[in-house]
Amino acid sequence: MPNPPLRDREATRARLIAAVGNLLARKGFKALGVNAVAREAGVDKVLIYRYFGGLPQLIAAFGQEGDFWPSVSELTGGDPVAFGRLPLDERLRRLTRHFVAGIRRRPLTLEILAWETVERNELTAELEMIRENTHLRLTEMFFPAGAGGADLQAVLGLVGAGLSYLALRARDVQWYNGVDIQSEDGWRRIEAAVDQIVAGLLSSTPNRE
Amino acid sequence: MPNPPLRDREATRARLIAAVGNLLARKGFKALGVNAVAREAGVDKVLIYRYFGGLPQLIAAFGQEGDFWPSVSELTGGDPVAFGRLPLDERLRRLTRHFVAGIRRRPLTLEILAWETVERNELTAELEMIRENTHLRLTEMFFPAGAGGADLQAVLGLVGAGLSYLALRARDVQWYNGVDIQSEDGWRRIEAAVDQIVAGLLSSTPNRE
DNA sequence: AGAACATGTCACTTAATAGTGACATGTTTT
DNA sequence: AAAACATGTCACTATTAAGTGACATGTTCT
Repeated sequence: MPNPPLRDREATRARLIAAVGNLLARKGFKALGVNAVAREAGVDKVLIYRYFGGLPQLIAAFGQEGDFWPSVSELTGGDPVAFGRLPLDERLRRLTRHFVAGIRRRPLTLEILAWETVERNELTAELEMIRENTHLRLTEMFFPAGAGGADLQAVLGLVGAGLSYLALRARDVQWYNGVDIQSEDGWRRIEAAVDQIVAGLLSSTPNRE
Repeated sequence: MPNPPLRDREATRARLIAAVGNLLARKGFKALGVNAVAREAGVDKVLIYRYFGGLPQLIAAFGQEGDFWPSVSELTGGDPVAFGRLPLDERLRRLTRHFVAGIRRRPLTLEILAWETVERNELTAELEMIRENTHLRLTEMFFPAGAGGADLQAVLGLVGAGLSYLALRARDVQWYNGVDIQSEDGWRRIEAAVDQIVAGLLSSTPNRE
C-alpha cells in the first residue's frame, strides 16, 4: 500500500536534499541523476525542477547543509585559544592528527574529494572554498609566515594534499608505496612520518614560537 | 569523398588504440565510450567487439603502450649507478625533481590518475601496478630500510601522494593552501618545501649513507 | 572459377537519461 | 460554495549509450 502523498512542500524538499546525501554515501556521485534522486526520495522527479530548478540547484542546497570539512575548531581540538599557546611542533602534530581523523571519518567528504578531481560543480566548488578558507584562517591564526624558518604554507599544503590523497585512495586501494593505507597501522605510520617531518623541520632552523 | 576501407586488421586495431589515447587526451575519460572511440578512429564500432572483445579490452591494449609513469631510469636522472653514489639527501632531492617533472609533463597520466580516484578499470589498475612496482624497486635499490633513521617509505609515500595530488588538482584549480599550483613559481615553492623536509629529516638523525 | 574466410557497413534493439505538458487531488481564499 | 492555488502523479518526447544480427565486399585457398 503506497503512502498517501505528503502534500508538504518543505518536507518534500528536505527529503530530496536528504536523498542526495544518502545516494552519494551509498552509490557515489556517478549514481546521482535526476531519476535516481527522485526514486531515492520516493518523490516524483518533476518536483526537483519545480522546487529547486534542477539537479544542480538541488545539489547546491545539499551543499549548504555543511560539515563537509573539519572546522578550525575541530582541527585545533576544540579550544583554539589553548591550541595557540602550544609550542609550534605540538600544534603541527595535533593539527595533523585531527585532520586525518576529520577526513577519514567523513565518507561523504572523500566522495566529494574524488568528485572534485573529475568535475567542477556546486558541491565541489563549495568544498574547495570551505577548505581554502579554513586553511587560510588556520595559517593566519596559528602559523604566521616565517614561523620555524620554513615555508610552512607550502609544507602544510603538500602534507595536507598527501593526507587527503591517501585517504581518498584508501577507499579502493590497499597499498601505497608499501604502506597499508587501509589499516590503522598504516595510518599510524603515516602520522609518525608527519611527526618526523615536523621534528626535522623545526630542529634544522631556530624554533621560533 | 569517404576513404576506401582499409581492409587491414592490424592497422585498424592500431587506429582504435590510438583513438583511445587521443580521446583521453582531448576530452578526458568521461568521453571514452564505444561510440566515441569508433568515431574518433573513423571505424565502425562493431570492430571494437570483433578485434578486442569490447571497450575494456581495447583500453587494456592501450594500457600496454606504456610510458604512463616515470621509469626508474627517468627518476634517477638516466644513470642509476651514478645516482646510487650520491649522498642520501641529494638522492631524495633529485628524485623529487624528476618525479614532479615526470608527472607534470604527462597530461595523459594525470587524466588516468583522476580516473583512478573514481573507478577501477584496466588502465587504472595497470597504472597502479606500474607505480607500486616502480616505487618498490626504487626503495630496494636506493633507500634501504632505516636509512636516515626515519620511516622513509612512509615519508616518501606521503610526499609522493602530495605531489601527485597537487599535479592532479592543478588541472582545474589554481590555489591550494595559498600556493599557486598553476604557476612555475608555485611549483618551485613546493619543491623547496620538499628540500626543507629532506634537510630536516636527515639533520635530526644520524645521516647514514 | 568457386568456396571459405576476413574485413567492414548498416540497421536495429534495448535500456537509461533529462526534461516537459497534461492532469488529478487536496487546501486556501474569497 | 466556487475560484484560485499548491502539491503531486503520469505519460510522453528526445537523446544517448551499449551491444548485435544481417549483409556487402574484398582476399585467399583449393
